[in-house]
Amino acid sequence: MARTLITSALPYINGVKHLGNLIGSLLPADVYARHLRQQGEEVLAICGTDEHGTPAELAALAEGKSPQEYCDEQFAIQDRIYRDFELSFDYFGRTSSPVHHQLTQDIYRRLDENGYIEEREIEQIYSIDDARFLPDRYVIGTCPHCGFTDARGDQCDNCGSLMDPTQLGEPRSAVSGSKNLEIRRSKHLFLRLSKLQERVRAWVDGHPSWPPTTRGIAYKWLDEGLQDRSITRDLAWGIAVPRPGFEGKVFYVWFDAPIGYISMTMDWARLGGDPEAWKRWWLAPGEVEYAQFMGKDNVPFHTVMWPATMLGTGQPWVFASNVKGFSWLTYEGGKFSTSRGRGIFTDTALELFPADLWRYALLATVPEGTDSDFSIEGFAALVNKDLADVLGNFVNRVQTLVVRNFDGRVPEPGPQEEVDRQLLARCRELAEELDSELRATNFRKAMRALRALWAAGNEYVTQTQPWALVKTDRARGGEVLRRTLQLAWLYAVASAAVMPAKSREIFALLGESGDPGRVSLATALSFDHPPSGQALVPGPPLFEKISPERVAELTERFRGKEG
RNA sequence: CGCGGGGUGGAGCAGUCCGGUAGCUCGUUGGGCUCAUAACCCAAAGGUCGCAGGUUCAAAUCCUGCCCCCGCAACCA
Repeated sequence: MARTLITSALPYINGVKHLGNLIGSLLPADVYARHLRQQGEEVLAICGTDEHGTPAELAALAEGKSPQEYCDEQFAIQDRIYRDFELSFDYFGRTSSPVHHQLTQDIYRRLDENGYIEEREIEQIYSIDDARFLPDRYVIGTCPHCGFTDARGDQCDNCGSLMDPTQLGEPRSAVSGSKNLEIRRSKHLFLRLSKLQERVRAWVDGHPSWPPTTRGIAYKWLDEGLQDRSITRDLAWGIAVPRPGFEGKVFYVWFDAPIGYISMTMDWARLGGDPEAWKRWWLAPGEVEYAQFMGKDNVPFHTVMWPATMLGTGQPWVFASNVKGFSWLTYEGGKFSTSRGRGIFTDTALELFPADLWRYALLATVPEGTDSDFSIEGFAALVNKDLADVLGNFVNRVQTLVVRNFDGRVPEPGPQEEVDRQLLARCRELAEELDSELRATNFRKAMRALRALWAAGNEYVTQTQPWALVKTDRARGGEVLRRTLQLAWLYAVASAAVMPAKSREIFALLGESGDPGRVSLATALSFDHPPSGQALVPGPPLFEKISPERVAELTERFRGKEG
């Protein structure tokens, strides 16, 4: 059986991420990893923070800290949040790691040796007062098209026109507001993507099973023709360029960030006591299935630019077998916005509701194919209907029946009927659907199968009417209730990848001490757990409903400022 | 003509690649049940699939034009 490598796009170090970032790569990657591990497969899931670049450097400056200090703090915050969401990466690393710096420089050297690096001189805006070069978007001025006075150097936010920063009227630095700017020439390294594009195309051609969106984006870039791309920047915070004449320059974040997947695996291997273990994952083509998860903005880098980089090294790297790109999650019909306080961010989310509620609700509405909308009302509907009414209520009603009629112990087997066989067949069918949709990374469809599986239990209870049976035919009533407890057991196992904590609660309630996340679906489908005679540990309802008043309050609270 | 994505019953979405009686969840209405978190189960109503034209025996699905919405994706992560 092939082992599976899983990576999620690296969240940028700067700031707490919102729900869209969570569902746009981190959470699906986690659920995919959990599901495969649960079925007994060998999995390695890697993620971490992307820490270099201008935004991090400027944010540190604004807080009067060194970039390293700033990144350390931000990393601690993000790392903590993801742990609280129970994201199960085998390693959550950082691109500021020394290993990462070494590997990036090593890859650069190989590219240089193979003739894919070229020096070119380009013109850039330099801010004398800030003592730094300014990326286009950090130059602000008057738009030559519409007269908007706060237009960015790459594009006007008011009229949308694209431009060159030299076209701006009254240009000033977005960092300090200084108008003391000049154009300076600066030497940079370019990656010869034009020389690599046919090899990239051949690689893309070899993956017809990628999602249509992924392929579409890859071919768009290839069809337009890859242009050589600058991979260095005039910045202090980043990875030093090991080349004479490039002192004080660093590699562009997009050059180093994806390499982080590999360097983080190296860090994971070193910490695990087997420094060479990373090679089993990255230098073993043909032996590893590699699934990447990311937002659609990342797709060009993962299907074209990074593969080109890796092909250019000439080493036998493992390349992605599946590139899962997600669309955007909108918030109440618009954009999430930090500055306007619009939308729910991951730290706040955890203060409001348990992680599992977010995990399920987000997976059930994940933007696959097209953008999808998150609303508090929609969230509450999923929690109240699917979780509280269907799953929670099922567990609660069967628990009550067993406590009341069988002294809270799993009943002995009794006479079987056709309806039981139908139930088991239906459960097998839905569990297989859940498994195959998760393997295909179709999360919405997987959640639909999961919900149908939960609903099957209520249907069975309605059909068999155990509350009446226990009075007229105790043996048969016991058999029915035994089946319902097996269903609850199956639900804990089937839901474990999505709702690890709630699944453990179900297990605990059934008197099980183990972790449902360690039981495979195949085992649960054998329907021989929990054992007869085992005592239940009755608890409160699994899920509390969210009231209309709470929905209104939260909707108002996170609507954000107008404007 | 910047680029990409999208417009399907009240809401959110699937189906569009490989044309063949329009599906899912919620909501609504009616019925059943009363073990359970006013929960559960069953059934029904509700759409000329953005607009116009074309190809075809047949188009949500293919072609052409137009309108509207969202995003920004090679110096922003």
